[in-house]
Order: sequence, then structure tokens, then C-alpha cells
Amino acid sequence: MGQELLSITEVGELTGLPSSALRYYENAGLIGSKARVGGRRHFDPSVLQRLAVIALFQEVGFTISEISELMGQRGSRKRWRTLAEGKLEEIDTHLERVGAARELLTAALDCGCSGLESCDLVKERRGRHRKAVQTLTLRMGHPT
Amino acid sequence: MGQELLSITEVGELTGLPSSALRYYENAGLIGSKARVGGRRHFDPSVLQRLAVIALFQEVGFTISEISELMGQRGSRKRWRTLAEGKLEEIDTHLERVGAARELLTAALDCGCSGLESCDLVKERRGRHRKAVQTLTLRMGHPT
DNA sequence: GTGCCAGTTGAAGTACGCTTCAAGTCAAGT
DNA sequence: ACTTGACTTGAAGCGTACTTCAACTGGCAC
Repeated sequence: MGQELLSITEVGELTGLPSSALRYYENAGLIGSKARVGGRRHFDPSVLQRLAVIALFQEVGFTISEISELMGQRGSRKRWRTLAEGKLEEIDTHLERVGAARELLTAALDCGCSGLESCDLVKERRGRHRKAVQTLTLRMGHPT
Repeated sequence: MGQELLSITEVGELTGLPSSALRYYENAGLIGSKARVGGRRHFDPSVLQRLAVIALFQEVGFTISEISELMGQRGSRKRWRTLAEGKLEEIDTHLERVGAARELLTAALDCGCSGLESCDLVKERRGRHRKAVQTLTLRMGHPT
């Protein structure tokens, strides 16, 4: 065991991320910078897990700097907890809304109408999947 | 009944969207443009539902042009179905991944560690919530 | 020691989704 | 007639997340 370190290209190949993105992440403080050999980056394999988590949080809609706050080394235990709890709430709200979007889409597909606009929004006001849309409209009035 | 039309400011107030965004949406073909009075836009109230749906799809991660495709008037029944079905799959994948992010966060919060990086990624390799991270890493190799 | 190639840097460029700005218009109030 | 105020337009600007580019470097092959 010892220096099973990865070059930036290897990390790129293993994660699907272009090296430019990896350099960008390093600059943003998301992944580790140390361990240069002849000026070149050599990554610890653990960066793969870290990048997987980063990708996940990005998909949830967190910005790079939010992820940096959440995963960064510069943070007290308390700060991290507060942040994470906040994020958890955001995720739950997000999940609800994505669920609503899903319902809307499935309802529209089930009803066989010729498109969302002719189905849920303007034309169809009598029955069917009207409920879903109502819910959505209500929710817009109560922003996060 | 008749002209219960809304000004751009009214639509803005009702939806929480700035009028600049509404103009932008109109330009992008997402909402109706007609019905000008003295050069000014007058919106049918149905635009509120439409905007709610737009907001929803945006949150799911669809771009303006994707939403335009999905909700636009320029589309055959078949095209709309294909698109919607594709989107549905995307939503399901997304829901899975967001769920994974949620699990990761709750696991990390439960374990009481001082941050994600000291918990899931590098340091903690023996038990706990390692499973979640493994799953994530695997998924990275199989992009959408 | 000369190339070559993978990698490095900082700076500029890109796409998306708006926002901001300058300049103008329209209808109503005084 | 003149001001006010809500609205219009096109164009430029902005933040995020990268990508692309030009110029350079460090180690290995020959």
C-alpha cells in the first residue's frame, strides 16, 4: 500500500468529469489540492466518493458554494449541523414539488390529451387531473 | 364575464415573479403574448396555472426550452407523448438520486460526525452509513 | 538535448436564466 | 398642454458553472 494516487485524467475517466471541471472544483475548494508531483495533481482515490457526493448535491440544486459550505473543512460541528438540517428541509420541499410534477405528467399522459397546455391549464376545467394543478397553483403563493 | 384580464404587474404579484421574468418567458414562447391594449400586455388568468406548472418543471431541472417543447402549442400529440414519457423517466432517476442525497444527509446527521467530509468520504470506512456512499459512487459510472 | 505529451496557469469565452438600463409610449389626471 | 406613472423595447450586464485558449513546464523517449 502507499501511493495509489490518481492523475487528473484518471479521475476524469473514472467519474466522467472533464479535467477542467476538476480543476474548477479544486479552485472552489471542493476537492483536495495537495500532493503535486512535478507540478501535477495527484488525487487520493477518496476523491471519487467525494465527487459522487458533490454530483448528488448538485442534482438536488445546491450551488458549488453551498456544497463547499456543506462539505468543506472550514466549518464547526454546529455550523455543519445547522446547514445540513436546513438542506434537509429544502430537499423535502423539493421532493414534494418534484412529486407533484411527476403526478401532473402521469395524469396528463393517462388522460390522452394532446399536450399539457390543452389538458391541465386552460381548456380542461371539468374534472380529471385538475386537482394536481390546483395544488401547484396554491403552492406558488407560498414561496420558500 | 368577459375581460377579467391581468396586467403584467398583477401576474407578477400573484405569482411572485418579477415582470422582467414574465417578459422573458413570453419571448421564449412559454406564455401567451396576444391581447395588447395600448401596447400593454393583458394576460388571461389561465396564465397563472401555466406559470405554476412552468415553475414546477423548472424545479425538476428542465430548461426553459425543454419546458417550451413540453408545453408549447407547436407540437403533435405524438411528439408531446414521447417528450413527456422521456421526462417522466428523467424525473424518476432524479427522484432516486435526490432520495439518495437525502439519505446521505440524514445518515450523517444521525451519526453525529462533524461534517460530511469527515464522516462519509475519507475518514469513516468502517460501517455506519457507508452503504449510501457506495451506491452513489456506483451510479456515477452510469451517467444519464 | 530535442521532442513530445500530459499537465499547468490565468484569462477570456459560453450557455442559461434572468435583471438592469436607457429611451420611448400611452392613457389619465390636473 | 403637461406631467405622472405604468408599461414598452432592445441591448447590455450578471451569477453560476464550467470550457476553451494561449503560453508555458516537467519528465520520459530517443
